[in-house]
Amino acid sequence: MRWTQYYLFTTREAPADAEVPSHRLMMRSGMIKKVAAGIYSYLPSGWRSLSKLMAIVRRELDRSGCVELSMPAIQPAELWQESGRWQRYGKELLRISDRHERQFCFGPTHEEVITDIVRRDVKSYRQLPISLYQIQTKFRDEIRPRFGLMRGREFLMKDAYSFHSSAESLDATYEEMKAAYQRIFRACHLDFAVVEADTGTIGGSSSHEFMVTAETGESEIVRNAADGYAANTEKANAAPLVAPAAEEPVALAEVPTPGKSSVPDVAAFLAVPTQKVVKTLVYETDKGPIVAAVRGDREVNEVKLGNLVDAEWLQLAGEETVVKVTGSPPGFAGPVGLKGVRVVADESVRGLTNFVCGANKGETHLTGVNWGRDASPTDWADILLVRDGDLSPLGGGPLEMSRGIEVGHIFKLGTKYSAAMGCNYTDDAGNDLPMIMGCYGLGIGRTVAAAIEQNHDADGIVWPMPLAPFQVLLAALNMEDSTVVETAERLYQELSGQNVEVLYDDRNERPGVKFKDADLVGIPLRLTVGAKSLAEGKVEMSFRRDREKQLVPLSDVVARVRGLLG
RNA sequence: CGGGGCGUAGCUCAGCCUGGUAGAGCGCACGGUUCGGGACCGUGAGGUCGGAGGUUCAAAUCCUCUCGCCCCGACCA
Repeated sequence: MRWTQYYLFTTREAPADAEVPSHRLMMRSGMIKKVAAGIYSYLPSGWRSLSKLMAIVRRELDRSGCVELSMPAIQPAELWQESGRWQRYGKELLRISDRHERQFCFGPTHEEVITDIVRRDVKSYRQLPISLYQIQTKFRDEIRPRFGLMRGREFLMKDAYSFHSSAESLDATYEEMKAAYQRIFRACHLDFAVVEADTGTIGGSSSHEFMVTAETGESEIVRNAADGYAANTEKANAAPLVAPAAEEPVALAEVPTPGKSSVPDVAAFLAVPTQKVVKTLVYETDKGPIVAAVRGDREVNEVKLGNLVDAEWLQLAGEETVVKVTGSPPGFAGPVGLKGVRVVADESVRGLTNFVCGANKGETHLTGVNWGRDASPTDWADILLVRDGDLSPLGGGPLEMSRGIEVGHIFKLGTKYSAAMGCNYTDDAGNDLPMIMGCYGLGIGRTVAAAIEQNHDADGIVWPMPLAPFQVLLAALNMEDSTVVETAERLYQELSGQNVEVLYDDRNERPGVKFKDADLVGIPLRLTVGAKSLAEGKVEMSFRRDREKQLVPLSDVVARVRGLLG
């Protein structure tokens, strides 16, 4: 491709609202253009990168026995009403009406449509399992789109769905998909982690996320290199905390603690370690108020708590609710004497003796509190938020926290959608049963953005070869020097003729401009044709990543390039 | 949805407080010099200052409404 005939315009400055490197660089290098909040056009070079990823995704999914199809972006409300998600999905679902006032939505995901298709065609266990996928534009009306393609409202996603007659079959496909995803991200030369994840609103029994590691990632993950444990912090467990040494129970006592409503204040005031204070929080949920107790030096994992009580939403209660539940203003709550409310205590407080907690009475705490004698929670559970340095539950030592960009998420759905929508098959005994399902998502644009987050420097993008819009940038340094131009033209023709993806910078620009643009656009291999090296019959070859330059005799250039590209 | 901020040339922004001829840099066009890391000089084009209403002799500037966008939070495959 000749640059002068291509559509590639770079800018020196990025828009003020572009904050993260991938967003800034995609804008500056002319890959994308914003149309509205969270909605982008993919310009030619951006589309080339996305297309390369899509080709890799297709290749690996096809290898795994997945079959491609394409479903509509616009979906009728009826299907969503059948699954129950028309009511539940909330404002993220973009709802639209046609001229007859019939309701539709722009699909944020396709469980309903695929389930509708399969229930019509598949009737027997003999036809199962089936895995289908598509790559398609989705729309989710995110509250706050940001970071360019990392969190758009309209975005490209590969979504796959599998249907099974047994849990074992789902397990096998799930593992196959997990392997396919690993092949995909490896093929993109990305550094990534597979982590256990919360199943969130999609539901189901098991779930893994694929995280491209990057400081700018929106998700926090914990890992232990020694034992291989890896999980999203929303889901992560730690080995049980070491409890302070048990003591002989002493008498329960009320002590006034005026103005001491935070755990550190109370601990300091009473001269006890924060580990011996039980932090007691009141939450409001759709299932009513819930009280959660956790060790004073730790935080509650609200996702775990929400899952435990099967809540659709959960938030820290306001003062009014706290007073209603505990009889005191916030800051003086405790598990002693609470009635008519579910109290979930974390395992971290189970071994405590003679601990301190709020007295459910203004400006007062209790000391010498002991489980069993003074208070008993409704549930003992793990609702602890892990933190840096906690020990891995698999025994490999301390957990390390890092950040990642969630580029893929796979779920075992079970029969949630098939049961709701009557997607049944007949088994070998003649029974009608709902199919067991899995679903598997992979963000196309987000993965390309993540690749840039992980591969850039101060001057621009440093594409991994598999996702680069072109493999080779051929820069002719002076378009008025006929020898330079003739040489560059000939190299361009020869390389193109051998199916090398070459972008030929034939613009009438000064060398400095071409070098800056080359660095910004980030094509992995650069050939520089200039009068100096040409006088020796050589062309400069350099790699974007390490900028290592070497002079190559003109006659060897094409062979060398082909050798490097494999 | 709560809090904060911004809409002025293609892009990045100044001007607004204190009303009085609409600005800079980059980019673009033309001419000249230059040509291995975003060159220099000269000339030029380009904006009903997001929109509507109001105050005023006079509004980019003050007021009201409205639309769009962004940031923090909550939320979130």
